[in-house]
Amino acid sequence: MSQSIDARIQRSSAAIVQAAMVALNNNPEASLKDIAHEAGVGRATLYRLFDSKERLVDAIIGECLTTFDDKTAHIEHQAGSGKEAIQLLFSAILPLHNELQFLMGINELTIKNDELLHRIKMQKSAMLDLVESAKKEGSVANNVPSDWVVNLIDGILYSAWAMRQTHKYTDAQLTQLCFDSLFNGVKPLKKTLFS
Amino acid sequence: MSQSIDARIQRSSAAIVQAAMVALNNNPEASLKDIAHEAGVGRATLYRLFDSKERLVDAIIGECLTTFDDKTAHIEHQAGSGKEAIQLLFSAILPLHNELQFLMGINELTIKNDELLHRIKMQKSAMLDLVESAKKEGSVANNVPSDWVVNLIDGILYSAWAMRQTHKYTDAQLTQLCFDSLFNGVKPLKKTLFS
DNA sequence: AGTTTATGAGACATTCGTGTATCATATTGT
DNA sequence: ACAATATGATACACGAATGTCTCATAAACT
Repeated sequence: MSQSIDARIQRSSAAIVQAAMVALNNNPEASLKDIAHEAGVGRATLYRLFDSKERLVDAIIGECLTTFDDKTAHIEHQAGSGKEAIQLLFSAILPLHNELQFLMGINELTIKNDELLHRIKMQKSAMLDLVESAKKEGSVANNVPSDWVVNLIDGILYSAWAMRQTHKYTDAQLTQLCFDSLFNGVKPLKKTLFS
Repeated sequence: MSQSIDARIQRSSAAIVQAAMVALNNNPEASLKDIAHEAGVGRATLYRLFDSKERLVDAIIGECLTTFDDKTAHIEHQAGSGKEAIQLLFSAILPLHNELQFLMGINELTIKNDELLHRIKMQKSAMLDLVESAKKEGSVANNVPSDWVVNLIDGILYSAWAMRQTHKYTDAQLTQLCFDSLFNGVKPLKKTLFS
């Protein structure tokens, strides 16, 4: 490889990012001392690997985006339609509750890092494409703005994340609720002559 | 009245709570110094009226809940059905973006104040009643869990709040999108013989 | 008008998070 | 096995936020 990185750095970095994600979810004002302790790492090590708290947060966001990409990469090859792709999206993202919660809690306006902003833009763009392909299939009404649908998917994921915490439903059940709610809403399905 | 409160205290308290709500929305780590300055009030005054930051946050939450109650009080008398009540709810709550954003950002598990917890519980209970009355009318499918619908309404409001920031849609348009999305989802409406 | 009381400004002590530097030790790469 | 380097513990400096107190001034109550 281009330049092998010391195994200790890899382990420490990963542990810190993961611990920070959880700790900041539980308490957005968690100190770097707490995070280092939670990661099982000395405070000095955290400062060596991440210049500042802001850089650490950037690293967490990057990790979340990467995880999202990894877990959704298979969808475009596997899905037979835009609608099915959205269902696969729900089921792929729902289990990533830590990443989901962290990204939900971020105010996009506070992000300074250009690379991250670009990656976020790309992901939104991919979502928009997905919605518009579903529109072309006739799965999504033409009079519903695509950007609304993209935001709505976020909102529904927010609902599912909130429901998760009650432990009343499995991820599979929540996926189904998300999917049905997005496409059909909550009203009873009317029987038609041909369906 | 039982005991008249000095007009200066009323003004200062209201200004502080309002300024704190906005300031903490913009930056959850805003200092009490910033908040006092933003409220046009001395730092000492803030400490006199609110024992600690936690008490101030409690006061903000209480103010949000009161505003919600005030702005939704007319609904039960005005709405002819549970479905219509939910539509009125969307249109009443959407303009309260500061209060909405603040309550969305609160982790309920961090609230210690029993009175607030009780009021929140009451509001959720009222929402649940609303959903179940909509179910009885046939506006909401019986196989959709009511607690999911309650959370879904929250999630849809979250979507609308996010869309607000782009200034692309009016509150009235967003209300319509929320309402349609909740009941019908985003798929095209199928024509039936009788509708 | 006179009394009461809230206010703003400032000083002060204290605590806490941040960031840097050092050094002996343990782990890794070769 | 050996050299390189990441690590943890510790100490230190610095700034910021918190919380308390005092006092002259201004506003509100009666």
